[in-house]
Amino acid sequence: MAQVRTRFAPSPTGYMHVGNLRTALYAYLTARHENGVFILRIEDTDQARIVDGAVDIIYNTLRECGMTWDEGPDVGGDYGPYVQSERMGIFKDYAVQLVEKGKAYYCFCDAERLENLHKEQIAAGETVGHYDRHCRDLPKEEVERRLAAGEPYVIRQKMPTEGIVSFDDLIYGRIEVEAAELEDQILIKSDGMPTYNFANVVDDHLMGITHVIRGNEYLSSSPKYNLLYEAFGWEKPIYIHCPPVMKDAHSKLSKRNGDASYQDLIKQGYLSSAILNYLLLLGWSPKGDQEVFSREEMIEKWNPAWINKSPAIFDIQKLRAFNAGYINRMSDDEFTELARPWIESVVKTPIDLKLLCMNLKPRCEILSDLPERVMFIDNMPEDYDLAFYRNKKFKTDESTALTALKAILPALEANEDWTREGVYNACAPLAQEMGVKGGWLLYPLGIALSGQQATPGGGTDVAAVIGKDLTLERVRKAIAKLQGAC
RNA sequence: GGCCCCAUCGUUUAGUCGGUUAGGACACGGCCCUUUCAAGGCCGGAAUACGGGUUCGAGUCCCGUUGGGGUCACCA
Repeated sequence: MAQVRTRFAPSPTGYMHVGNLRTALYAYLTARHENGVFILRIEDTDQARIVDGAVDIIYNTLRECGMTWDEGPDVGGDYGPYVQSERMGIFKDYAVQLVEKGKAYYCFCDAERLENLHKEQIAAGETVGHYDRHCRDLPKEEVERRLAAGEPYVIRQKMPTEGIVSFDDLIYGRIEVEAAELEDQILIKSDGMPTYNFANVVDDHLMGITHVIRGNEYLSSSPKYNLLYEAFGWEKPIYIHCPPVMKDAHSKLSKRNGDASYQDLIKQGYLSSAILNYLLLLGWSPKGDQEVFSREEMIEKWNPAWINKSPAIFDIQKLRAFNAGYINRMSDDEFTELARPWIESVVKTPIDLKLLCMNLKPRCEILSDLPERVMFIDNMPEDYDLAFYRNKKFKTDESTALTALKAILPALEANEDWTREGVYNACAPLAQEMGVKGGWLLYPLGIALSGQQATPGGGTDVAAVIGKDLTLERVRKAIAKLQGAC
């Protein structure tokens, strides 16, 4: 069997949204699973829509996600160029070939005629409005005369007038459509440039693409693609149309609505590995219950035939859960390095960063959660609600908290071992001596040190993180504050 | 509107030759653990869009209805 070759062919029109990224992933996996070739082709034929820097975003996104391409604009390859705008010369020759084979024809209808035609069709109550094939059977001499005279023209594909046109899709099976439904679509525009549909077929053939993986918005135009392959006598690729990724039940995920792009997610502190893993499962499922996949496992288990037929709604909650899982499975050191910039953006106080991160890891779903969780280290809220000290389970309130903190303070003052265990061992035994539950004694400590009810780790963990001086200072302040109230 | 496609818990999915207590994950609720909050462990509620067929038997096959998506450019 011939070597599998797949391509990802984005238009450089802005950010990469997750639906695009998923298509790229599926194309990448299809190639890698078969030890094939993954190709990146930039489709920039619509110069008006090109956005500066968009190509770099495509490069960076794919690289960050580890989807390396074997052939592409920057790495070259034997089938280049890989930027469509640099391939413009070749398309017209192919279109002319089709004209000679009687599968396409020159059309001289101008915009005005087309517009009038459209109006007439509407007046006649037609809702489809196809081109009326006015130039389809022009005498050869007339065509040559008008060409020689320099009349503007387009080249149109000659569709069959009757019968059924079909094509096979790996996901959807055989799809059939009445030939009469098909318009004689334009292949070469009056400016000599190819339309997307035409360029795509020619490029895919010339680049030896064996599996065309793309969004199913192309499902309807695939019969036309097939006809083109047949007209040229080229071998057809395997079509794999993916259903769209939805924002909700009614609308597709789109950049225009400001929906999450890959870049946005990264900015919010999602990991590319988690994003990829989530996207893998959004519209595809393997045999078995496995949900977490390393890149190698994805490649090994991948089978494009298991892609779903129906649209899938992008669920940020589930992505969040994946992200939390990826974070939780990291080593403490790995997480510390990842979290460091987020923490240091709000914490200048010297602290035990490693201990803090160890406590933060199971509490962090996305990296942007971090700053607000550790803000109290530099900026302890002075006016926190004393009601925080009330806890039903431990039967604490402002007055018991005062008693607890007064008991803890001397123990902390005397303690020299300011490690996590050292601080805990200095405080915890007091509970037994006093005949109270550990929580009764230590719950207030966390609040005294942070001014908040939820902290990364227990009270003694926070103490160990922020150091002895700050701990003593805050406990004393809390005692004063409580004394003022009780 | 024509044509094409799709339809299982709130979401994402399993279910591939018709026979399942319709399974997993996220989310949700409860319990356990516990120096807060998490994490972790255990348990629970939650779905075959509707209506007809075929069949001893339908989530699975057929038809219809409804709902949704896509597409109908000298855009990609």
